[in-house]
Amino acid sequence: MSNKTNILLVEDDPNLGSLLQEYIIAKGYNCQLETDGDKGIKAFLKGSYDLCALDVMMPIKDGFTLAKEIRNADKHIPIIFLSAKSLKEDKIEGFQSGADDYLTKPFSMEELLMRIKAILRRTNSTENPKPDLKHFELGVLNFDYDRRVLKGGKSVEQKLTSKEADLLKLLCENTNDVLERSVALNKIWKDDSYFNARSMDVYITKLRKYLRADPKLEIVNMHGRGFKLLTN
Amino acid sequence: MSNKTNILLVEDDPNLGSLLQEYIIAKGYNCQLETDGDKGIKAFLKGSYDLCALDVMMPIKDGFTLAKEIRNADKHIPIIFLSAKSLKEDKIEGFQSGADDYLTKPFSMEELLMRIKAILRRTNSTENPKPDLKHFELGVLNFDYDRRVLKGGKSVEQKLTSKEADLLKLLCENTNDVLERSVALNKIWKDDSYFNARSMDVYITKLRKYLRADPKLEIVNMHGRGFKLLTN
DNA sequence: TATGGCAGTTAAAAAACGTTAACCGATTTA
DNA sequence: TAAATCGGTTAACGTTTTTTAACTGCCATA
Repeated sequence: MSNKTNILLVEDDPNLGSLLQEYIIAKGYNCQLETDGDKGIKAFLKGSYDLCALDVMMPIKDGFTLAKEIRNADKHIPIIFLSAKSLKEDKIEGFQSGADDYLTKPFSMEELLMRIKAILRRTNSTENPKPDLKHFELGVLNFDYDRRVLKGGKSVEQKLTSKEADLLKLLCENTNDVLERSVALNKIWKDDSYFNARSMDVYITKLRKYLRADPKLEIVNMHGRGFKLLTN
Repeated sequence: MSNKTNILLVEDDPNLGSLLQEYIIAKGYNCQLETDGDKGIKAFLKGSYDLCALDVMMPIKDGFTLAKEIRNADKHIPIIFLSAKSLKEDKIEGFQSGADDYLTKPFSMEELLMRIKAILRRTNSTENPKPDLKHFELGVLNFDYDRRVLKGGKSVEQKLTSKEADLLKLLCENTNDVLERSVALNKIWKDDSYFNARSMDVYITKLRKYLRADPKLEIVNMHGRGFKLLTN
């Protein structure tokens, strides 16, 4: 995958959708277009995005609901609503469901781009550098995702399998915060099912065993929700 | 000086200016109003602000110029333009001079407030870590929400389940004040229903048992309303 | 002071999780 | 090419957490 910024665009009007998508791509971003809320959340859970631009009025699932589901999976992802609804109440609902911006149609593509940039400026800025996505400090341990090793402390270097590494990476990215079960299952197993959930439990057990190298590290279960990796 | 968020408002129309100022103050912020660009930059340099809301068309010095001067003094301060100019070109110029948002007049004060909040949500979150909301002193007891343990007193460390911890946290956040039943149900159970209410009662019983470790602590029922955690 | 809804407690049922070990297919190795 | 290894899934069983049920008493108000 490239190192470009990834934008998820969910817009049910295919004309407007692909127009915007092309424009955004022309401006140097990656942009995936989905045409309804269900496809939108599925794409979000499987992919890895830096910003979401969501239409509000869509069949099946409206943009506000979609935004809540996205926020449930990722607390910090920037969200911009694109809406024909220009009523004060709608804007307020939009911001209350966690939006960073709310753009009323019709809008110019330049303005959308400016607003995207304004938000990314804050979230991707240099003073707020993204944590190294491949390398994590875990108490006395050091986790290298690409090499799939966990070393440090007194224990010998521990080699991880790819599933172990994937799961540990997700936990690390949500350190001290809940990693929802469904999010992990969708990202790693691509499918949220009973058996995969049991499989995930097996991996949690394995990770707990490795993390015993530092007694401060703990993976706690949030009943019915998921797991939280505590580091202090 | 208080610990409130400080907003600098520069608006040459005195009526609109003080209307906005009053509204912002009523919403719990500090808000200083300046009526032209020169006063604006002077105030900015003297004071310490968390966000600037600037009118664009002003005599003496326009908002874009003011914004550049402000940015010169502080690279990261959030800036919102308030402007009667709704042309695409003006908006673009606004964003290019480093704005975080551009609001065209007339706008509703609620919308301005929402947009201010959306920006502060991003800028205040990391550099301005909230006081420890995860750790509570309860008489002789000490409650660590993340680790879900209650320790202190003579009793051994008591491990809590996640529902127990969630409920105790809400009670702690409302110490000596009513925690409304419906509030707790909606926050923890996501749904205010008869059965969840009975479930909550069961948890209240469990928490009462734990809190017996300190006789000063008491969870009292407010008939028909909810519960109150008393600490003395 | 009766009555209906609200609350307190305990026990049992149901759902979710934890762990170990068996299993299975794909490589790798002897 | 048969055996060993590896990564991963499924099975089985025990435990923990949460919900539901049942029974009791309490409170506010008519």
